[in-house]
Amino acid sequence: MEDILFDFMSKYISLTEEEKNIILSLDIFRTVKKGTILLKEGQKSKSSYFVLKGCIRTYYVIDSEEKTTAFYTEMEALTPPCVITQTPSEYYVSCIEDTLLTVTNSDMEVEVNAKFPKFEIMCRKLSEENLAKQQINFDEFKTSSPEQRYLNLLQKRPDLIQRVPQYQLASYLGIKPESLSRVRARITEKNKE
Amino acid sequence: MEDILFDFMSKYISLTEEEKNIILSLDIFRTVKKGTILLKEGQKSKSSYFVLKGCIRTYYVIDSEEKTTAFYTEMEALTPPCVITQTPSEYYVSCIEDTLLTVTNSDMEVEVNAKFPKFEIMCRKLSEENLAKQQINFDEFKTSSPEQRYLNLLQKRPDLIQRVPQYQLASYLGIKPESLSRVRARITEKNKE
DNA sequence: TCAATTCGTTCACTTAAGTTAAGAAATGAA
DNA sequence: TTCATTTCTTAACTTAAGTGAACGAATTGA
Repeated sequence: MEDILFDFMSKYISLTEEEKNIILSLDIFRTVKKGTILLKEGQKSKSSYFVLKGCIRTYYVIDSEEKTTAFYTEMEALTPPCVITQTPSEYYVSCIEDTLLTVTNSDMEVEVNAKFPKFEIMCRKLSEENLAKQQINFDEFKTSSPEQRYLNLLQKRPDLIQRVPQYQLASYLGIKPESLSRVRARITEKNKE
Repeated sequence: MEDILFDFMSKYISLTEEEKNIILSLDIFRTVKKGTILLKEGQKSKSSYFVLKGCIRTYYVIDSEEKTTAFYTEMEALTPPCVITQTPSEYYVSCIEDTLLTVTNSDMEVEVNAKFPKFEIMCRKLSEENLAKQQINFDEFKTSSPEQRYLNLLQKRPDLIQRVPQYQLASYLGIKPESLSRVRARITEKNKE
């Protein structure tokens, strides 16, 4: 389990055994049951998450309706905006499967970053990389139709379509569940021809 | 002109005169004429931009149609994804006004970061902050209709609606120019009542 | 295990966006 | 200033998404 984390980190920096031990001593691994809410709307938080196994999602409640905007699965990291802006959270974070993740506190990060400049570098690289990915994703979203977005998802994250309820996928694609049903029907119809 | 940059940087780190001089010695300020293309599709690049005055936009050419996905104005920074991934650019970057900006090379950043850990910290904070903003933006986009997105833009970046051509705004809002015309007509119609 | 809830799909209808085309308005270059 | 080009708007028509409702399937939990 630690190995998953260290393998991931090794893409950005190299770590000595001593450094690994320091990380382990922070006690950051958590196993979380499906349905657990990690962060609620209105709540303040300093926690970032890194998913080792499982899946978490972020969602808003707007007019008492859930709007799912993102999923984080294996090897993906989430630092909610409220942690950066130090304001109450606008959204919820919950586990949609039994999930193994790390939970790190931003104070903790500040401390470790101060001790090991290497960590600062890793954090910078990670967030630069995530920003770049996020930009590409957003651009793809803007420039395509719901149907194209679904087909695109089918290509890039086919696992999500299996593991996530349709109504959550729908808002993730920016449409209503009924429309997603139609999109799917339309696509299988086309494939028959 | 340097002051604008240093004022901005002072939000993240404090700088000595000496450090400021090092930055100035890098010769990063550029004035660029309206219409200039800073980055082309297919091109490799290591340049990041920070807009001091003016406006730049990123756009894709899809089926020989321009799809504008972002605008960067005063005090906003852009590091194109291709700089991070070190692959050919998927999009164009061009100036839609005469623009004053800084152009920094990623090699340059690596060098300065190595010399001054402070810079590393600033870069990390900046990209964390931009990532958080980007996430919020994307979420708002996903959870609202074209009309709401336009009204939202009217609130948050009213300047854009003045300084940017409608057809560029349209794709920025994820719709066709004709639809944006209708959205605007609908809104002024509603306001009359 | 069974009842209750939640979820996914379908349908009919409404609303809004995409498409094609035409013309008006604005812009820019000679 | 004038002419050509680009941009914006309008209109008619098509296509797809939103809405409200119904119903069966799947899931859940008592």
